[in-house]
Amino acid sequence: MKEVLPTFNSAVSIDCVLFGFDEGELKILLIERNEEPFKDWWALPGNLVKPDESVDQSASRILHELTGLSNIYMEQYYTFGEVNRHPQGRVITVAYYALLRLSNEKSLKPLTSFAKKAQWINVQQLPPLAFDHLNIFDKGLEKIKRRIKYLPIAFELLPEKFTLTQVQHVYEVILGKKLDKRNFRKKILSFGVLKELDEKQKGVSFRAATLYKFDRRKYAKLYGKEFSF
Amino acid sequence: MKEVLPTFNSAVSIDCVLFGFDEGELKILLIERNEEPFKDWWALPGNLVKPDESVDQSASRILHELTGLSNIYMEQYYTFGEVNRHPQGRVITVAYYALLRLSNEKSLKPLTSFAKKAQWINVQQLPPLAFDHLNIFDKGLEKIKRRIKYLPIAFELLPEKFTLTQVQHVYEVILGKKLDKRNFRKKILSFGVLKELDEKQKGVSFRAATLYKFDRRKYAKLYGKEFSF
DNA sequence: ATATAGTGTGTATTTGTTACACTAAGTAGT
DNA sequence: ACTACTTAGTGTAACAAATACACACTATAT
Repeated sequence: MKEVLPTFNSAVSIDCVLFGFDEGELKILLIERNEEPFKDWWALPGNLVKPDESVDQSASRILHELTGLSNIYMEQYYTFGEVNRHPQGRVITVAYYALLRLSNEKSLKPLTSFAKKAQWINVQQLPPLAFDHLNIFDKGLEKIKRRIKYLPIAFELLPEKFTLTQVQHVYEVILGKKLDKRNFRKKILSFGVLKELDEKQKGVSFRAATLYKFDRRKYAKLYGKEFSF
Repeated sequence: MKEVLPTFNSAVSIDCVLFGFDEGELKILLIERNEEPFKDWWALPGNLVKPDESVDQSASRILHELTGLSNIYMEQYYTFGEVNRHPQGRVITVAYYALLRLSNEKSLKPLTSFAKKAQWINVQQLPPLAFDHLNIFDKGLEKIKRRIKYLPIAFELLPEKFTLTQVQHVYEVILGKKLDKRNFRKKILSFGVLKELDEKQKGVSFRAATLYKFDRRKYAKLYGKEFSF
């Protein structure tokens, strides 16, 4: 094993794939690294786990440092433990995906304490990534593809009030395929967890769509932990 | 943080939930611990990850030490990283489930290098477990419940040649519910990945059932990575 | 007034899911 | 040889869900 940085031995880190949905595109937040190794490369936001925090707490902290927000929806999905994944020593990393509503104001102002800058980048156009981060991202996308079929995670990416077309776009971009409008609406409404509001979309130059919101209460009552899209 | 065992700081371990299917029962292999903490308690087999092995390799090694076998089907499913899950220091553990064919000869002869003894125990009748191992087990069972619906893992628990009734029993015991015989057969055969053999069950005191085997080749060709039970 | 762009809706067809019960075949005992 | 026993093996009807598909409506901008 590498002796370069003995303090790295058996270190545990967290990496986060923070997804956002904006203008019909699925994006992730990447940072530009400030330090070797992979200085100036794009990377997933991440950090070492501190002795006094659980891995979940560590992920929360990293997301908080990045965005200034608490209570971001996140879930652990895989641990990457190849011996040589970090060039300076042994670092096992626990990966989380996280989902964020990108309202237009706050979308591009992450704090940048541990990187030169951070930027939302379309998942279709990712630059080369540091370490094994491309692999980590791929597996994360795979996970949300699966989980959007039984967990109501689409609504974590949307504003509180949304149109059915927006929901459909989230499903389409995550699943990577077009869906039929009528069938989609029938299905998503059939779950009985969307509440139609007495309110219409604003600021569009065409017929305004009805707004809905996700009813967590009904969801919990009807499905407990999961539905089946 | 605990200073009792400073070498424990940020250690990473592996724990394995090794499932076996025997006489219609789903069992896991537990060890009786030889050392403090939790001396004499039952626990999941596990060990620290060594500096020169990946987490996957570490899990393989542990399974090999336990059973003498290589190439056991296994998959990582979650990492448990609460600060106080280990009383003597910080140990983050990566959990794997593994699936084993229990043929009658080899079933109860695991090597016991890091435990007093090891024993197959019905998952319905688990004793109290050391650490947070009950939690780790629960989450593992949940995972295979989900994954048996889209991965051909049932066949990992069965001998190479098996009857359809045996397959059904595996599904029933993992999903925790009875299934209709005719509907089950229709469905499992409709996948087109079972090969009917010119051979019957032996040694039974009633009409012998036809034997089948799982055709990995066809499976890969038809489904690539997954089907949908 | 009209062009434009997205909203919102119904039905027929196909496919999959569920519920359900009897006969066939082999073994063991007499 | 017969009988009793135990599991294997099979079909269909009713219902539910998934799919494929097209047009009129409405708000806005010009």
